[in-house]
Amino acid sequence: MANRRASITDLAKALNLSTSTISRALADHHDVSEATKKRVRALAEELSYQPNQLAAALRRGRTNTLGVLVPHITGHFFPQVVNGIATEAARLGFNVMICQSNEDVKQERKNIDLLMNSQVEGILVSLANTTKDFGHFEAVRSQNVPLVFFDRVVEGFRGDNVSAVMLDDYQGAYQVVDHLLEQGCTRIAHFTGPLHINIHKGRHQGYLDALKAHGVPVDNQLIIIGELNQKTGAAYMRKLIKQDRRVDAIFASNDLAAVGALQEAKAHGLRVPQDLAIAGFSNEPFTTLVEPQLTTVDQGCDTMGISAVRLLQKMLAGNPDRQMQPRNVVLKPKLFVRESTLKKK
Amino acid sequence: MANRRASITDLAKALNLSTSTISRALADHHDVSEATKKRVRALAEELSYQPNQLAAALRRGRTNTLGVLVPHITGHFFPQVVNGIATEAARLGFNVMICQSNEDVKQERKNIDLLMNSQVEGILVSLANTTKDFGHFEAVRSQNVPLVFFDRVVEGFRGDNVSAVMLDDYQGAYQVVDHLLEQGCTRIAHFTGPLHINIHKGRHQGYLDALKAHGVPVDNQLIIIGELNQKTGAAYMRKLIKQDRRVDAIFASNDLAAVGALQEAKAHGLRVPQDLAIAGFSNEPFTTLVEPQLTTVDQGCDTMGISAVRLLQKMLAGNPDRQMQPRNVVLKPKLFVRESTLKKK
DNA sequence: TTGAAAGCGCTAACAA
DNA sequence: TTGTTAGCGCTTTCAA
Repeated sequence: MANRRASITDLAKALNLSTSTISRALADHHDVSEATKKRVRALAEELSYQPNQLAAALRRGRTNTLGVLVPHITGHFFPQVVNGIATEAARLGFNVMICQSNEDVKQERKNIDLLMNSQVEGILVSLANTTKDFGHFEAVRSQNVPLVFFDRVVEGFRGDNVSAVMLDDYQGAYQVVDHLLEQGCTRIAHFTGPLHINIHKGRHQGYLDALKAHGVPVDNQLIIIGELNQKTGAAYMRKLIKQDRRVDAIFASNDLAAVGALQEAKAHGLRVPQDLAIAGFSNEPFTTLVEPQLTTVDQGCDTMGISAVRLLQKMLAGNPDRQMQPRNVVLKPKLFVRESTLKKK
Repeated sequence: MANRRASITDLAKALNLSTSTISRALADHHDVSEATKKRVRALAEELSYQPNQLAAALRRGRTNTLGVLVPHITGHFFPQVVNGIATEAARLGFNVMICQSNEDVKQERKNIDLLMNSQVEGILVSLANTTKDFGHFEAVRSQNVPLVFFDRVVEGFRGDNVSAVMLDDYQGAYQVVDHLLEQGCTRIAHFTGPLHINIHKGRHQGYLDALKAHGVPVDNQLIIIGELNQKTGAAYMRKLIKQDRRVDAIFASNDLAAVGALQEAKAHGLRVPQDLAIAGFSNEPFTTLVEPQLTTVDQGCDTMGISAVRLLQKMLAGNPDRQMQPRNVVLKPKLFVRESTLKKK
């Protein structure tokens, strides 16, 4: 028997009270007698009454829900950020609706629509890497739903009620290279992704500036631009060895490429870090599982999620109707020095 | 200016039509004239009208939403399963609401309530490992909301509209050990988690039975029960070496412990796989990053998610009001043989 | 092909 | 302290 859920009306009838009294009793409103509250609560318990949030939200005009849109919910980075978001949102009493775009603009558009239709009170989004056009965010902006971009942010799209949280990639890369230089390295190669992507641009600039600051000349032969994964990391390493570039350190803009390079270097008989120091970026869990453990940069994923929610919260709170100035938060990354770059002890 | 969202009523007024016509036009109902539809759609576009799903769902009594509750949304396994769920759900036209219990029963209870209050049409859940009492699922069952447990399933809790998807851990472990025996190993140690947990029990039984099937005696000295992570894996390995147990293979019930053992073995000068074969369980991404690459068992996370949704879908579909027999799906794991156990070539 | 009207379950202003 | 009433935005019979 498909038990229909009990409604406030059911409770009201059963107790010979009005729906409003029931509603107030359940909300623990101060002007309902304790006796009544007790009766109501008892019956609610008995019928295992579940308030219908849909109806409540519709009536109140508030859903208490935030929307989250990420490129994917797998891997290391995004789940971690989403965790931060979910945790902080829960702390502030918000529910969270999570969607993934699968790096596809069309999905992204669809999901934004879905979130808007679901009447979320704010949206946190990290862009698909194919997103060039931002029309789908117009509706969000025009309806004044606060929007926070995180990690993958839009350059061109700003406005009231639009903010961004990102990592200081430049700073992170600078720290890495600075550290390598201090270890005595001078021929430092850089494996980087395409430079039109903001994270790669930032990291590369950090690399360049750190070298410059130490008076070490930039050698373009040591800069390799391309996809960054285990395979390509190994391939780039192989190339450097074959060309006999005499590098004494590798800074790869992600950890997977760093590990690829590490394995290839070892296969060629190079000792890490004695002959070659290697550093990555992101502090993926596996960086402590490889040998030697990999020096890398932690991105503080949780912090990013938390900051994003707080930013949203501020826009929501300070905003009974007026806009807030767009605000950007830039998070400081943290260098984790491990064996793979420790030449000096 | 906080642009209020356009509603059907707004469209109706502007076009001098009734709300019902607008509603039908937007739903592309067949008995609305093309001309009218066009006008409606044009205006909807212009005002960037967003249907209010809350209101629609309330009215229809259907939310088209599934609830998902996992212990955590970080790590490798759960995000992967959730991905499977989200993808399949989207294919079937469902939205998905994702919650995490953080391995805490109280959170779990709260989230189940939340999902029920949100009027989800079905719930997919993987239990927190502290969950012993299942009272919070009573409401789900009594209101006939289909429930699918996956991976971490309940033994004692069954009923109409309750199903489960799990992995055949026994089978997976059996395959691993069978493979090790075929490689000529006979002194195979097993690192296992607490045996009251179903996955560990299953894997351990697979280990025992495979040995038995090959007529290899079980040596209890080679069975180590405890937490399974990198550190403990290394510790267990150290112990075996110190005690001079002369093992020629390790089967660890998870990959992290296997890697710990691997590193420790190498540190002691053992060659893997020549002197010692090592296998793990779960096919975590890092298993291909360590050296040698680790033999392990893939759990088909996506498949699990997909199966779970399909099961739910069946309960939903076949169920205008009558119950469905509980149904359990047991997925076959897949052995991935890699270098760490390849003694013969 | 369109419209009128009712109501999903809840909340909140206003009355009593 | 409790009840009456209206209405959130939508869908859906029923009638025109």
